[in-house]
Amino acid sequence: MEHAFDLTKKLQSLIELGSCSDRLKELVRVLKDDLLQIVGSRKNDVKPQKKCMASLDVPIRIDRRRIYVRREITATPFDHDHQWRKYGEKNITGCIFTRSYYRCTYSEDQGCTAKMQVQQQTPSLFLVTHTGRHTCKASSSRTDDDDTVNSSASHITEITPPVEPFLLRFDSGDQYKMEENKSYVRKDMIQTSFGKLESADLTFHESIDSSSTIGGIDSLSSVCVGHGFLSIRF
DNA sequence: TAAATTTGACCATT
DNA sequence: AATGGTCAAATTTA
Repeated sequence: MEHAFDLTKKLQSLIELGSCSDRLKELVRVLKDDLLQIVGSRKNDVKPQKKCMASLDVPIRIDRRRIYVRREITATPFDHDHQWRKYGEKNITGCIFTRSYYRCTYSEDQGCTAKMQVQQQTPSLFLVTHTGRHTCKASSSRTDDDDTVNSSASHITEITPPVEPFLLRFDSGDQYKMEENKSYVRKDMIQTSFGKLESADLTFHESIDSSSTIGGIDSLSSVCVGHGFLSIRF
């Protein structure tokens, strides 16, 4: 089971990060579907961590209609300052995981217009889009000693052991060097799965080497989990 | 049994 | 026609 999940993780990364041939993508897609079914059978036995991990905040911006929009990539999509009520779920083309739609629990009785979309990107990372601000009263906030986790996260397929919230790809070769179990990569060789990399200062502590030959095609890339600083533009 | 979630239908936009 | 956002009845959960 662990092995299956591991493979799924690698395959998902390959699909998301692209830049391989259509034939390989198709093969990966088929394998991914099979594996996700197996992995999905043990869903709902893991809760999101309460502790806040670092997250990638995209600067707040106001869209064309002057509506507050904020996006972030995080391993903990459900903040505990507000309560959310799920009102929809969709399969989005090109996405492996479903997208879930939430509105503030107090949208009806208090007219709070805050909404949230949660798009799972990898087994442990979520792209969260907030629109609108909470206008609901403080009655929705929680006490400090309340350690229960918001149950509205139950749709999440799986949250793997905590990793820093970014997943990167770089071409293997001489663009990086190894020093005492850490890899250093030139930032202009890095691609992210979420957007254009603006700047980076980081090291890697886990590498998923995917430089194998599948279907006669060499796949020369690695997917890494790292720590450090990243700036990403969407 | 009230509240939250699931899920296919419905609708707007492109 | 395809896609993504929302509705709401059915179902599940606490």
